[in-house]
Amino acid sequence: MGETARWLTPEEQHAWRSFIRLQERLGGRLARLLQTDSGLSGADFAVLVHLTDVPDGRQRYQDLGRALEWEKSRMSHHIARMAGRGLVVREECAEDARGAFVVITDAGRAAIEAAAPRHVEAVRELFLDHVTPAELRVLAQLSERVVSKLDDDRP
Amino acid sequence: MGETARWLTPEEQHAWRSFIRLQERLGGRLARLLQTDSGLSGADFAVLVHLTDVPDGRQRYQDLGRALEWEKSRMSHHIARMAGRGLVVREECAEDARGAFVVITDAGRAAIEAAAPRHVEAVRELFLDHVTPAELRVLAQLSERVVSKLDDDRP
DNA sequence: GGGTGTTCGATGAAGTGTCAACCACGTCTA
DNA sequence: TAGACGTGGTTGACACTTCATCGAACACCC
Repeated sequence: MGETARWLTPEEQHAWRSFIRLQERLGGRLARLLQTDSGLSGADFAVLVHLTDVPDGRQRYQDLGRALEWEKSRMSHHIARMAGRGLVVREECAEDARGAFVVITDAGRAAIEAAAPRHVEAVRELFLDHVTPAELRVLAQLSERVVSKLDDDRP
Repeated sequence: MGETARWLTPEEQHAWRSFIRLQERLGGRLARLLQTDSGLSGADFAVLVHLTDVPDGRQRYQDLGRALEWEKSRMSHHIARMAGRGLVVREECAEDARGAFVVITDAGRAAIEAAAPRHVEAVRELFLDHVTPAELRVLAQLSERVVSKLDDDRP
């Protein structure tokens, strides 16, 4: 007996499903808002935010990839698309001829400056405004703990 | 003064980022596990689970789409791919000649029966085991509340 | 110096999701 | 009953992500 896996209790099942649902709905809604009223995807947004936080708006693919936790292939494809739209440019790297830099353009800065306030407002209206500070603390703690376990587990 | 949007407080910023990170990491990890050791995507899994919970493993596109909260286009594309792999079949509908049914096949049942225990175990090991029952309750409540606000807002 | 192995990034293919347009069938109404 | 409208599902184009593979450049070590 007992070779069957432990199934979820009703509470666990319910909590897990609610959580998944929250991710799908909230993520979808925020992505759609960002796209329709700023022309950026969540990924574009993340790249641009990061580049504005870095000296000269300029960083190696490698380092940007690490910061965003993106695979190098994803970096390459995505930056190529963003470069096609003029949000960033690719620059050769003198010190290491294999490498390259991603550099934010003026258009990229303009895009993120226009998008950020709206996005923050959306995060407030759709999420933060409906969560108490205590709940938010619980969420943050739990998130960090689970992520750090994931990191321990398999790098 | 004050035309600038309310920015996030450091606590809000931190909580929000941790939460996003959790979603990306946990979701990615679970998806990869499911894919590599059962050959199913999360979407495949959701479809098959739902079909096993329904009489004769058979449901209208429409109803399945509503249950999963998928757009009809997504249904059509995804079911076509799953049918190509033999997990489900499409069946014409006698009562309404426009409509169609999605029906799980034996291969589909076999796939989900093999995948489900592993997936549940993964959800436990990667998530539930690191969250207290109290935290889980908070998460569930908060998720439901936010989702219901999203529903109120714009259908 | 000349392997040997490693790192950086590019590339192509395949699966996924969204949007917009479309078609075929049903329903309602004048 | 004919025309208008609504509904169920399909299709094609495009954006995004992952995977596997590749070529070029670097680093180490004999």
